[in-house]
Amino acid sequence: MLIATFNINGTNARLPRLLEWLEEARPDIACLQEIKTMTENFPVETLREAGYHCLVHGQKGFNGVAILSREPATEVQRGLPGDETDEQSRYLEAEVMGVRVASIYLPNGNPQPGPKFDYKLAWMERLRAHAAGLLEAGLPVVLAGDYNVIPNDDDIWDASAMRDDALRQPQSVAAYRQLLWQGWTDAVRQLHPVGGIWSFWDYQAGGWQRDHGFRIDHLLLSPAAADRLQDAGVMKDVRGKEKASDHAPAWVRLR
DNA sequence: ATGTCCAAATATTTTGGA
Repeated sequence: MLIATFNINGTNARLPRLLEWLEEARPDIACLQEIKTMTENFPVETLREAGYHCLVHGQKGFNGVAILSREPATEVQRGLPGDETDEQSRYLEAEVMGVRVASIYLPNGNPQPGPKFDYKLAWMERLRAHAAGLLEAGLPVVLAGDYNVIPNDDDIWDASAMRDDALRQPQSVAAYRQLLWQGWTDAVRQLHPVGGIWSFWDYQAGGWQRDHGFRIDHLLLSPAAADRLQDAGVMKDVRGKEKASDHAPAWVRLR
């Protein structure tokens, strides 16, 4: 089964590209981020005609995540637990085809230092707490999304380029590693350990044209899911289309 | 050259976020 994660950067602006990608790639499960629309405005009917069920956790204007699936999905968790005051729509978890899947839009955290960076680190701590619980049952779990963390120096075109950015701060990287050390497998890294694979190219400064990208979209597999890992990668071509998102889909194939 | 794109309000331009 093919599971993908794709930060689409706006549903309204990206719908033709999204439909085209679903038709071409035919993922069994697609975790979307930055849908930037309210739940009730998400194009559920259009996607149903394209062959997908939708679970949606939207928000007006910003953020927002969704899980599309070819088979019906059962929602398990809406919003990341651990802070009742958190209004931002960044987490959705479901049971689909015998696999537990989460769509994650981790806070960007810029500018740093500052309250947005503090929110990012607190959110990562909450994710770590929730993820620990998910490992206990021993089920196949895939935590897929835009983590807004560049894990290694070879996950970016120039190791020094984002040195002062929240995506590359030691605290951000440490929090990501702490999550991995619970027992998660970074699927793309596992199959491409030498790096050099990007999932994001900035619209600015000719990022795509110069291949100035980095890897921030990750699929973390529980041991039961990692045992089934067949292949993983990034669909780079998607980034080169007209009216493309600034992210390309990352994916895993499980046996 | 702090360079582009998206969504919403301030609404045919500006703003906040990324």
